[in-house]
Amino acid sequence: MSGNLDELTAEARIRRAALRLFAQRGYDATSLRAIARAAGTSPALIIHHFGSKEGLRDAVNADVIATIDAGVQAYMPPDEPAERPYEAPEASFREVFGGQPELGAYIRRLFFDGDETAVAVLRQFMVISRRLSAAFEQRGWMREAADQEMRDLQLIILELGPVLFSPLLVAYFEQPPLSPELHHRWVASEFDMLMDGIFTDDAPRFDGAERKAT
Amino acid sequence: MSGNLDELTAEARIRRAALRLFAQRGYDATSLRAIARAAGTSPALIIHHFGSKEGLRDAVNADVIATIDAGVQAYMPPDEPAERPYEAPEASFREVFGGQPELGAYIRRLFFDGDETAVAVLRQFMVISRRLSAAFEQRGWMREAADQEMRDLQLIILELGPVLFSPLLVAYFEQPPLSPELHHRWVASEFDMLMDGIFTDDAPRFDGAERKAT
DNA sequence: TAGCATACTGAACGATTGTTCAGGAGGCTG
DNA sequence: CAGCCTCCTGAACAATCGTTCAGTATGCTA
Repeated sequence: MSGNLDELTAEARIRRAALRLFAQRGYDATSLRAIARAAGTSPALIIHHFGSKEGLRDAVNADVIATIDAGVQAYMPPDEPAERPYEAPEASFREVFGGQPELGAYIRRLFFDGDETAVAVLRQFMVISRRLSAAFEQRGWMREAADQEMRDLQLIILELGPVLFSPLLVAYFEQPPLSPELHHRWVASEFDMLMDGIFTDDAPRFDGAERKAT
Repeated sequence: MSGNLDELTAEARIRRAALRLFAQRGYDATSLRAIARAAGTSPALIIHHFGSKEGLRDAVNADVIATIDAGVQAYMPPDEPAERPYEAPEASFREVFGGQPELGAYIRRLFFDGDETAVAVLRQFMVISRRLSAAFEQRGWMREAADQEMRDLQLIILELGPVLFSPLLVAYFEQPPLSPELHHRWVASEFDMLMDGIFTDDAPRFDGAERKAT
């Protein structure tokens, strides 16, 4: 990748700078002047190319969806699942976020806002999660879920935890959650729960019966 | 509860309106004029009482911490755990959020921003989670975690999922995640995973051995 | 009564925001 | 050559922002 801003068209430079600044500071807190400065152009040019600040966001969102879609497509050649379960989801998300840490921060904000773009991205992750689970189920490694959609969703949230709560975890642990040590703790704990569950056989079971309304 | 704004001092009305508007729209997107309008006063009075907009946020944050702390204190009289595991965390969080839905939205933004107030609130939840787990372990219902802190953290994120990702889940399911049906699905899936795990005995295990560095 | 602190307001200030506009520079077409 | 389109800019506009300030009303204290 070139990476040098001078080698790109002004429109591409603007989209790149906007993605980075939106991810770092958020949409509202990022001014067109700051984006223009980072892209080496003027605010008026942004309006000229994208119509408005919202238009720029739409363009950036489209880029993000396209990028993730490429990662989803590129991930997992035909049908050759990983050797061990816990390596697979890590590899899949590394495939998507790989190379550009800004993308994780951007998706974090997307998931927080919860607009239609966020739903589109979530559906993409659901596809990955479902594909992974199906591969494991086929190998007889994973129990089928009574509620596949909900399980996939919760697994995504768990797996993306270090990304989605990055600032909170940085402040709590005084260490980036994606650092090797902390991320290892995260995954280890995750699979400690998901392997055998956290309850013993003596615990009362949740049989899905009707719960009393509040 | 009175709830009538006219019965409170102006300072209390401002704090209430600020909590609600900060939770709904976020700190940056909420103007002092909007808060003043909602509180039935003038922007200048807010400065007079709290010094600045940041001062107002600090006051609201202090209120939130105090409210949650009261909920933590009030929760679980001495040592009498719930009858079934899955009822306990629900009851605990209902105790904290109960009555004021704005508090959930506010904490959602706190966790997203990840400032020191968010860490303080997280520690409060960690106390609850630890107290719950300890009660279950004592009863022989729960396996001890190799990494208690991380497990508690992940259980909090899972349990608060419908609150922390409310807008995203509303958009995805076209239904509020705390609606009886959807929340039941959430809890059912959660405990389906946590009861027996999601993997079979044939799956390769995660033994905590050193993972190869990236 | 005078004096002082507190509660409170409307008007205004300076800064920043997204957007508009007139126009320049360069390349392509007739 | 003229005409036109695209890319691009600096200056300016109206709106909104947090904050300041002068000043009024009220109530307590001496």
